[in-house]
Amino acid sequence: MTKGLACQYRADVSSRYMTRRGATLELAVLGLLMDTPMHGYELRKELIGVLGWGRVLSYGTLYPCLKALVRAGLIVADDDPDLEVRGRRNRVVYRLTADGKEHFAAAMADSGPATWDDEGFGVRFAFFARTDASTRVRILEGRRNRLEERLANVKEATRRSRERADSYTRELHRHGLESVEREVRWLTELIDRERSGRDTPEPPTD
Amino acid sequence: MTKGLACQYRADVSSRYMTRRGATLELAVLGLLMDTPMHGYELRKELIGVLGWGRVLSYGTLYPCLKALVRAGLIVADDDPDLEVRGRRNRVVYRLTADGKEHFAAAMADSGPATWDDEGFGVRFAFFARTDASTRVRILEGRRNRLEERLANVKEATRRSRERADSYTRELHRHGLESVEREVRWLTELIDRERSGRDTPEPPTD
DNA sequence: GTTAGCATGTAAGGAGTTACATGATTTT
DNA sequence: AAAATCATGTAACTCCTTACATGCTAAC
Repeated sequence: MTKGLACQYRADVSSRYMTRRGATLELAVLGLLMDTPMHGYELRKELIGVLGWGRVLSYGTLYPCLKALVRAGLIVADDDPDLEVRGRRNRVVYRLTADGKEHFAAAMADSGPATWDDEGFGVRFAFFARTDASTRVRILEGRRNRLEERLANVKEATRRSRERADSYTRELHRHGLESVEREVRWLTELIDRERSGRDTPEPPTD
Repeated sequence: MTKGLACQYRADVSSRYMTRRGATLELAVLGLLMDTPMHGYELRKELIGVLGWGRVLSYGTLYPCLKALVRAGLIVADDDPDLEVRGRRNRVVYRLTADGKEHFAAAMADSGPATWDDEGFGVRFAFFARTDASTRVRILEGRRNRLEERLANVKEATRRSRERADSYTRELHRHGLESVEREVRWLTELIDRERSGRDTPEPPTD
């Protein structure tokens, strides 16, 4: 009998929120190409900025991803159209297709689990200007729910291990808790701002 | 000629700080077993607490890791010694060997790149009570240097894309910057505390 | 006596890094 | 000329998740 199998993994593995990671990179590539066609080397530099600043992104990941997107018909690879202007050769410039634009819009609008983890949220936030307000609110709320769940877990873990924990462990928990609480407050503020129509404040440009 | 190859990857890939991730899990297992022998299922629950709270850790990772540690002679697998007390069966209880203890101490003391990334730092911090003050300071400083480097990169990225960036991108950068700055302050405080001897109280070691 | 939880594993496959391989262009 | 940078890829390997397979025990 393999009837009760699923329940172990639902209750136990807490893998409810797992998602295909590669989709995040693809989304980021598509998002960057929405603005302007680029070649791989250029894309990589921009992506490192978009995908979070600690992250490494190697060509061994990027070029296969580009190839997959071409195969899927979401982007096309042109031979460098910039040839006359500069002496450059050997560059392949990628450009979004109509399908690619559609896919990007759909992937941004779909607010499933992929939009809740650190990286998925970060990329979507970076491209917020290319979606509508209702999608933005949905993504922000999904992220906040996720963090609040995490908060509950940490509190539970802290409570359970109260007596066993030394002062360093407690300090780590305290700091982690504070960071997450801070992000929740940030999200709440952003959601309120979106809801009230008042757009993100232009900070007094220094 | 393959002479100038290496320099591209040093300057370009920024993979300087990459490290074997598996080593972090192994260290965490060893650290937990320093306190008390445990079986796999129990270890996993504790590890999720130690390794960061959002993280999933599946048996497909844990059991092979345990096996590798046994093969390396760092831990030994005993048949459940708890058999008479409870009716339990089928449990394998893992226990540190002398080699394992040595390896743990060495891995904690070695303050290479592995100690700077989020996970490596988190695990080491969680086991701070099992090291000496000078190692603690070294790890804290390594982490702070890493974050300050990241800070410089973000600032540079922000500066470069000032005109291109919309208000959401700017807000993301602002928030990221603030988070990292906050952690740097936290680390500085901890370093000062360690240096001034005025310590987080060491629980009387048995 | 069935459901939920405890417990240990293996196999397949995905995502991404490292290292390798190659060559053009720019700077020193 | 040499060195650094720009540029594009492939192959091998690692880590890890997902899904599967198996069976015991506690609670309802």
